[in-house]
Amino acid sequence: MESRLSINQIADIAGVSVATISRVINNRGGYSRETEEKVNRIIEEYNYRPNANASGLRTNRSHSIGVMVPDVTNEFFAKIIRELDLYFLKHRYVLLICDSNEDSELENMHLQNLLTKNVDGIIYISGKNDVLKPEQIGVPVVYVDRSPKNAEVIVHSDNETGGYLATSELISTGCKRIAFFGDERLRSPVRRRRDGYRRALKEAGMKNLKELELSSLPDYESARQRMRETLSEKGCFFDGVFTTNDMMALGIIHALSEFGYRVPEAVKVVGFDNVSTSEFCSPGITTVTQDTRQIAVRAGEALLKMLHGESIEEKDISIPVALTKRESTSRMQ
Amino acid sequence: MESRLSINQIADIAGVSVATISRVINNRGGYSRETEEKVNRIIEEYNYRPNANASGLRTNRSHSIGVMVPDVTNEFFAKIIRELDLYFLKHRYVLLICDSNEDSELENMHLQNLLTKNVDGIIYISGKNDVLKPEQIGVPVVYVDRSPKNAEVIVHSDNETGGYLATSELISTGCKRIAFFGDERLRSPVRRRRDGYRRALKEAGMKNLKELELSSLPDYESARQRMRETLSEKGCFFDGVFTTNDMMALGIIHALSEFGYRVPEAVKVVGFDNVSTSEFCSPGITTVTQDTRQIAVRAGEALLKMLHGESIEEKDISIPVALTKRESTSRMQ
DNA sequence: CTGTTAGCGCATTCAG
DNA sequence: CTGAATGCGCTAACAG
Repeated sequence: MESRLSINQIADIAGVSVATISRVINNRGGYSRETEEKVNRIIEEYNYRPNANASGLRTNRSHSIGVMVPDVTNEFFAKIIRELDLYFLKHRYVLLICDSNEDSELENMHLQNLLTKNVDGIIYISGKNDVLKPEQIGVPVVYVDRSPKNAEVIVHSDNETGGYLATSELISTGCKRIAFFGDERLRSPVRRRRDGYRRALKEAGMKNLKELELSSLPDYESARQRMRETLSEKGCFFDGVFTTNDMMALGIIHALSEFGYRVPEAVKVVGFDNVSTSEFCSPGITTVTQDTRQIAVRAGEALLKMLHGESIEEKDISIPVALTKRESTSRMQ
Repeated sequence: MESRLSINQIADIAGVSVATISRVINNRGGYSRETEEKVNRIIEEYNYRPNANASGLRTNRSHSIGVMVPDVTNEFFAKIIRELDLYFLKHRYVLLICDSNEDSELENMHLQNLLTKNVDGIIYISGKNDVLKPEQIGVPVVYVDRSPKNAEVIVHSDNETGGYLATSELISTGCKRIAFFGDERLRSPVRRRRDGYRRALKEAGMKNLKELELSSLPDYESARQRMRETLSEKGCFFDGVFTTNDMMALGIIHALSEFGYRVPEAVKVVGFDNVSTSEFCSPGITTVTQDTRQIAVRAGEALLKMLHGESIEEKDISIPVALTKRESTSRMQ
């Protein structure tokens, strides 16, 4: 591998100074058309690529963005990553992706690692409820999905409306006793979804009952197990369930099925996220679809603005959601 | 945000020279126990983090690894990313993840971007069949899953055995005419799976027939559509199908179902990858499970060796696979 | 419009 | 065992 050429060598070859090369590279202006063309030709010909470490050292910017996610194998987060990747590629930024595994210690290690690498900014989906203060992090941060304390700028789905739509769907398909089954860690998105659930019940003249609000960890197995316990202790005292994610919804459906309650005949179920499994399982699960592209793009835009020192007018950005209907809430004829 | 301290300031505070600080940071040795402790205490106290750009400029290493994947939202690749992330975090490397979207042009842009950022090495799951030569890339590369021409070091599942196991399962559950339904782009893993399929048939004394080998793009919808066409043109001339991924398997099952052929009663189906949908759809899909952790760890180890200038003895690393049985190949009683 | 030059923070000789 | 000095490649004054 031939070692890379430096700006000095390119300057020599082109017969101009390094300053001129630098200007052309960075589109700073202040050179003739002629010079520009010559320089660009040489750059092309010798496949010159500026040394990012050197320019980073000089400018104190790395043109890289840290992205912290709780779980890359979760399709919802993966979709956000893909959109972020696309968005930032256009702007010639590179993404440092960190999977915190919902583990606070790993998350801290990753964060330190990112800061050491001089990322210019961070897109942060935190597993923690309280996160470092902005001045402790030292670079602009845009939070996504979950809003911890200390968060300055946050982009999230309109979770309240999501909960409302989901619950309304259950009401309009005839459910009379609707349970809420949420992630027991009660992060901000889940709390908002519950708010929407409560509002829908209230507006329909139905009571908000404590015993109708259940919870478990947010995975398939935990939800299934929790629902099994509930059913064997108290039986099926509800005819509709709004769950805060699709995999939990699936666990619940399977537990119901074990106990002989069919979905949607005996109980109707709505999930959240619209992961592909919810489309392909049986029955297909009615769910609230989050707009991952918008979430990513708005977060990217906000971060870029902050990097450029522009002020953010809208610090709490809410992205619309939509209900996706499937068999799990089909009306019976 | 307080601006970060430089090595100079730390040296002043500690009352030693920058050289000593540098030695301690990098565990170079050549200092007294006493000095070491003092320096480390100061570093801790002032939360000093060395500037990665500066040390990168000096050493020409960035302590970052590029990772190119065709699709982060594909659970198989996402799992590999998560394991890579965990592996490299331990070694204090940071991952630059790039999603090529199976798009050759995007892939090139990303690659250039990575090289500009001075990554020390690359883990490369390419969407292309022929990739740049090692000397054109200029940093060590470990290929994963797909082996393009020019690949030096490659880590992949034992796809041939995978195809063999899948086909043998179909044979042992009573199938007499077994179709192969593969990704039409025929990348190396798919070719090997087909080899395994052919070997299993041969060993069982069954004929390898051209008309039993079908193909489509490797997504749910394409496979479903292709299977619809096949069924309406020629009917169901097989009683078993080995497909090269789970989402295709699902598309095929749904197409069969549309035409009144039940799985597993009329036709048995085996997929590949063991994505979670294959577990939760109905019927559950028998599939070949790839060991994403081993794939990632072995790739990481190989890359680290190359970065340290050690030679790689094993340049073609094959990771064992396992058959995961589900309803789609249940025997009928 | 273009060139000269200082210095970003660090690792690494070379002296001692 | 420790320090002084050099230069990695680049950007941004500044000078012309």
